[in-house]
Amino acid sequence: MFNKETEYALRGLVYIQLQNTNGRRPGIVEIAKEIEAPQFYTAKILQRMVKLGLVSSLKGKGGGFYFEEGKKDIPLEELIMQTEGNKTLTGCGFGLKQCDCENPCPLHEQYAPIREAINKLVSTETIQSLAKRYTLKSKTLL
Amino acid sequence: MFNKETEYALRGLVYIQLQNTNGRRPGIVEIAKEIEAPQFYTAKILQRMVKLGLVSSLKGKGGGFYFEEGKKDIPLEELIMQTEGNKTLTGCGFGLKQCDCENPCPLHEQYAPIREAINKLVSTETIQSLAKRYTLKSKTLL
DNA sequence: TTACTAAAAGACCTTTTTATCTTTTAGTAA
DNA sequence: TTACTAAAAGATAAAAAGGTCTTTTAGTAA
Repeated sequence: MFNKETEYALRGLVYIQLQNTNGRRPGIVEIAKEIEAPQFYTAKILQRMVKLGLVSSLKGKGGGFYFEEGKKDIPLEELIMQTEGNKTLTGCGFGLKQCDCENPCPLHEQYAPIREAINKLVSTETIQSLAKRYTLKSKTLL
Repeated sequence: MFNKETEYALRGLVYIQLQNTNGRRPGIVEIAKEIEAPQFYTAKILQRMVKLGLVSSLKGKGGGFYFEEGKKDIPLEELIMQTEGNKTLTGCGFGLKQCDCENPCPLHEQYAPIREAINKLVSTETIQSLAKRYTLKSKTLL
């Protein structure tokens, strides 16, 4: 469904949130290892997330990635928009050429409820809600 | 949602069905032009579809692509399975590492109804049902 | 202020996807 | 049986996605 960048970002951010809850600021080496993603690629992606303001980081000894105190929860939608643009979430899921309400492809109406459900899911669920669900199920890894 | 190969195959096959209804066997040049897809790439894809038995073709003068008389309608699922494998339709839509019923990602349950709706859609809708919907709406192009 | 640590930046490489073009083969119609 | 037409086949290439590595910069702790 999503590309690798989105996947690694999602898993990475959830891991960061999880560690923050334990009072830790994980570094990139640890994060990549734990979410089983390529280290340098994940680094590149998380650095982009920092620039975008989705997460913060601290250099130097004791540094690492973290979410600012009091920062609002991040809906998955926000992340996905940054990594994939709105193509994935809006527009016709069947990509039958240009397809919108005015010039619908033959699946436009049939797909509408699905598109809506997806949009609801990604706007309701957040990095934090996913992290919480992990904690509840006490999984060690993503 | 789907990759280019699936998209071109889908549009190409629907176009073929549409023309067959009019008693015509369109050639690759015409098909590519009408569905606004790259000609040689579309050719390659449709040739693969022929090999897979999803559609038939005839060489030589008066040749082109066509669906065998009495051939069963082709569910979108069948096409998608050939172009993308089962990854797109089964498994967790969020691709949070390995995710199945036994080791679910934190979105597995939330995504389940969506996955089901998608599967129902692609097994219900067929190349032919899409073509028919075009005819009803009397669209010239896909 | 020094040594160390960890992110930031960016060059570079690999693989996959998407696309193009040429040649060959097969079939049809006249 | 010849001329023509259209798909089949496959080599090649451009673009995008995915991934690696090295160097630089900034910050921390001692």
